[in-house]
Amino acid sequence: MNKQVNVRTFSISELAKEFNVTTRTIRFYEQQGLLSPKRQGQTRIYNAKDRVRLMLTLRGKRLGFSLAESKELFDMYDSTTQGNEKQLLYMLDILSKKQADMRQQLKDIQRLQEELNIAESRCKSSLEKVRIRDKEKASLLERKLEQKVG
Amino acid sequence: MNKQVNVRTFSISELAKEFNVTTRTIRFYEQQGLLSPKRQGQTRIYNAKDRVRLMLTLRGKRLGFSLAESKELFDMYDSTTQGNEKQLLYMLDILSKKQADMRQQLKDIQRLQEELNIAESRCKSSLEKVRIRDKEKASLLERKLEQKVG
DNA sequence: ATCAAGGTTGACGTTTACGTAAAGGATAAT
DNA sequence: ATTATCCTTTACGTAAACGTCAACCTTGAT
Repeated sequence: MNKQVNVRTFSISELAKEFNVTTRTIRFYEQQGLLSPKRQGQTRIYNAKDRVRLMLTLRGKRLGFSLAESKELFDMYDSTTQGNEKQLLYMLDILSKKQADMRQQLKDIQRLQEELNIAESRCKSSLEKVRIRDKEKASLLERKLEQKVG
Repeated sequence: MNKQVNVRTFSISELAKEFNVTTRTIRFYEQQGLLSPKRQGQTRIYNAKDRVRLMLTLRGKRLGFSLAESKELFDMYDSTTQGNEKQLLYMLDILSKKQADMRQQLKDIQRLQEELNIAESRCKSSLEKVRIRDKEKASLLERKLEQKVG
């Protein structure tokens, strides 16, 4: 009953291409303890779990997490199955703080979205004015030209 | 009819305290062109508009904007009233890109929130198990003790 | 008068997150 | 056999965003 399912693996450049980062970045994340791919000789072999980690790391980055923070969360999550009470309470504390961060960020985003919309409207209306002005200028020139020719 | 309303001003340390940043940070933002407070002698005097700028800069930071990006947005927004067509179109382009960013970030946050909730549940259930185990251990010891004493 | 509290300008230091060679091993195609 | 394509490690470089002195005004309180 040797379970040999889900053994899809990835090379470093495959992952780099998929997530639009450089291989340097991926190696750097490993050096920082965020990834730990198997090796085949000395080449790195990434499995699905590694891939998810990379994905989460990158998403964390987009949300303003430092690599150290992401690592901490990963490590804690991994140890939740065997952690002691103190560890678990600490993790819960961290989690609630992160959730508060995310709520704040949600607000920030929503406000920014509104403001971007306002800026967009304002910008479009400015654009209209500019175009109307240019049109008028053009027709003025046209009339002048007609006068001279006619 | 000299309009002298809304002249509430702030010192650098007032703003620093309010937004929980250092004065160094605020001076740095000025150096980067994000703020331009008036001076009274050589001391900086910030008005409401300066304060809003600082607020926006910090919110931008929370959302992953670089200072340069924020500055660009500020500058463009200020120039929308007199900008030429090309400028305005460029601004609209930037704005739509930022909006796309924000939509992505909204997704990221929502997914992370779900995952944080899952992690929290898992963590709490682990905590329960630990506590139950400890309780059982304690009662076991108690029984042993009773045997010896009795 | 002096002293503490706040303000100023340099200017160098630090952390984070990679970029950018340099130098080389393994394999597959021509 | 050599060229091309990946992969590797080592190591120095860098941009952003401040931190951290140092050295110096200024001003109101004791």
